Amino acid sequence: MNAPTPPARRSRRGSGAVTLHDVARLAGVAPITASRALSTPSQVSADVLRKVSDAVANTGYVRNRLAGGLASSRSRLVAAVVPTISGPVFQQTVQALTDALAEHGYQLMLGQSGYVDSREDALLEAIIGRRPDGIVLTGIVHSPQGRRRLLAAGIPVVETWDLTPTPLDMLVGFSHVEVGRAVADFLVAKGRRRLAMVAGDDERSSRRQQAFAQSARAAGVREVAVVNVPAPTTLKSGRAALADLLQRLPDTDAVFCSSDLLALGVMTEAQARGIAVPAQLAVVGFGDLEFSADLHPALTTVRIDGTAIGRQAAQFIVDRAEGREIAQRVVDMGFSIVEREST
Amino acid sequence: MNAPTPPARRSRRGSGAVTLHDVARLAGVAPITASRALSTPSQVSADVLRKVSDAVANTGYVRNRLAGGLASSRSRLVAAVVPTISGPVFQQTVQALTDALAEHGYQLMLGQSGYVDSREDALLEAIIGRRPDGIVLTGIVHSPQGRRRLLAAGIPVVETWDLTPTPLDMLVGFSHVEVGRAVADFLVAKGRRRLAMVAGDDERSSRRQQAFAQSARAAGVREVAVVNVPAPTTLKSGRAALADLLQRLPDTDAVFCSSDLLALGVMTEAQARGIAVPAQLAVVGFGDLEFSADLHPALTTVRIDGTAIGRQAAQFIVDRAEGREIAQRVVDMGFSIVEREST
DNA sequence: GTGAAAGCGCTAACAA
DNA sequence: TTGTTAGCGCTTTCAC
Repeated sequence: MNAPTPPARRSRRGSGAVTLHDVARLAGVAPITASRALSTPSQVSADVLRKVSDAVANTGYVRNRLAGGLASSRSRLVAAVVPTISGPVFQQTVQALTDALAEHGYQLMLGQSGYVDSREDALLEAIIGRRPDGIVLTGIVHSPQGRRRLLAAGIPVVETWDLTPTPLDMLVGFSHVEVGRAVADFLVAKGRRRLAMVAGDDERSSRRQQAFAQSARAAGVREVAVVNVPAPTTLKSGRAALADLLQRLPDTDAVFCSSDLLALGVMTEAQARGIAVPAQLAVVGFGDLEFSADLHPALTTVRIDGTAIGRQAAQFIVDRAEGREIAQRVVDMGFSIVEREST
Repeated sequence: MNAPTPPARRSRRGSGAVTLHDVARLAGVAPITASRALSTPSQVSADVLRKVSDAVANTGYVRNRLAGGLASSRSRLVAAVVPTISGPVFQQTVQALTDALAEHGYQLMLGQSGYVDSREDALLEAIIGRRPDGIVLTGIVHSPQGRRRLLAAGIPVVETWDLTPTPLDMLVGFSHVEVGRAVADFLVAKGRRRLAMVAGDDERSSRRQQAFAQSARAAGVREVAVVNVPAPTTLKSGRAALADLLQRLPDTDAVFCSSDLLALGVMTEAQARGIAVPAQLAVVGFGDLEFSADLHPALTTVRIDGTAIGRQAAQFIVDRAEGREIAQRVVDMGFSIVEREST
């Protein structure tokens, strides 16, 4: 009755969860065969497929994609970086990205950079450490270290919501300069002459603002008044901005706002002061939020198709991950001015 | 000059990136020592620390956390599931979660469930496959399969934005029934007697609505009119709902909306029709969005501290991951009615 | 404080 | 179509 043999060495590691080996044993096949039954069912006989499926069902097995990612160098993880998620602007893009990626079996990791670049390096380190199959950035990368780091990591990168002649890798966006110009031309064509702009102090707004002012000046309009507000922009800062503006230039007859939220603030303040929109003051927003069409008066705004941007970005990443060649690495999604009641 | 030895066997696997072994070799220490220098610097001599740091800097090494997670059974990944990201309600929670987790070295994975449960199973599979150290859910899990699956996975779960006597694991939320009651009492105390509710058709809104109606009835108010709108709620559906309501019950003097966006819609429609808020119609929202305080009139609403919910959820997960015991697994964050001009 | 050995759970590469 | 072998890059365990 003695048990002279050494006890079974049960080194306590691992999670104790069902593994592919368990499934394979139950199905009576080799682990790699079970793996193939799950990844590429077409490469496996119907009989094996059934046995493996049964084993999976009976054990409640869920593939460990950490292990799979390590072995195959494909994590099926995609990182997205936005300035902030609690701002309506990038929501559609993030939603479309999540959905489109999920369809292809990829999962989205979210990172918030804030509107300042201070944590950028830490964020990049955290992201690269997960070895994502792609990184989707809001805006373009400016810091040389950031660019170097991203390039060195060899991970496909999609810059979005902007346009540049020197993209890091792939790009889906539109021209902020064109937006500024188009809105200035639009307002001038509407007969407005005393233009103003309320802009968030982030870099992209600034470029819209400069182009707006420049284009207006070129059209012979008087100097454009500018009110800067901190990003992220809010309804509140829109109200304050209009109050400020009217104090300095009471005869202002049109305001271009760098977000629909700002525009709603401007319209709210106008309403509170009994200023008629659009009769006395035309208001143009940016972003075409879901509610902008239903405001009273309905808001004229610059429409960006955030959903299309997100979908295209996902397509870029997935194509790259599957090894397909990308013919056209830069997509200008453009924009449109949606004319409604506020002008 | 012949090279009779077999060529170095360079089996092409792996990403070719710098590994911890490279760093260790450069620093002249064993890999495990380099690992300790990075994970637990206090367990290592100052000399080793310096040599490893130099090697990291020189090589641009970034730790592979897929490998680390596999070896240690700690992925430092946390999954969050929201109905949709493009809706303002859960933004604060997601933002707080992302930030709080990042501080502890965890990364957030985002999943969208939609307002229907159809894809729930696929989503859970995708999530569990990443072996996250925690899962944060919006709402409570109802489907028996979902509960079983989550339990079987052995991953810490935090249910949020709701309260239930039977939480799956941990919970941070508040009582929707209490909200409904409190708002009914509030409006009755304000002298309103002809109450109505505009509610999204998701399950949580319904519970608020029922409690609202019941509590109003108990207070002797006439039957509460209810307009249901599809989730996610929008400004547009708020406008339509008020139009509908006024047609049926023109004498309605107070509306409780299941979101601030709906409330804005109701106020917008009222304004368009020349109905004075609050004189003729009191409006109460839900959520206290960032802009609600600055509307004209400022919106009375139910304030939920989404940031606190996110932070507490993150704390729960991190505590569990670090092996700390959780004394109190259920936190009722409560709510408050913020009284402003619209009532 | 430092290191050697042995995996974590999976899949690429090669062979049959 | 299926299997064998050998890692992916890291950390646990145990020993010094």
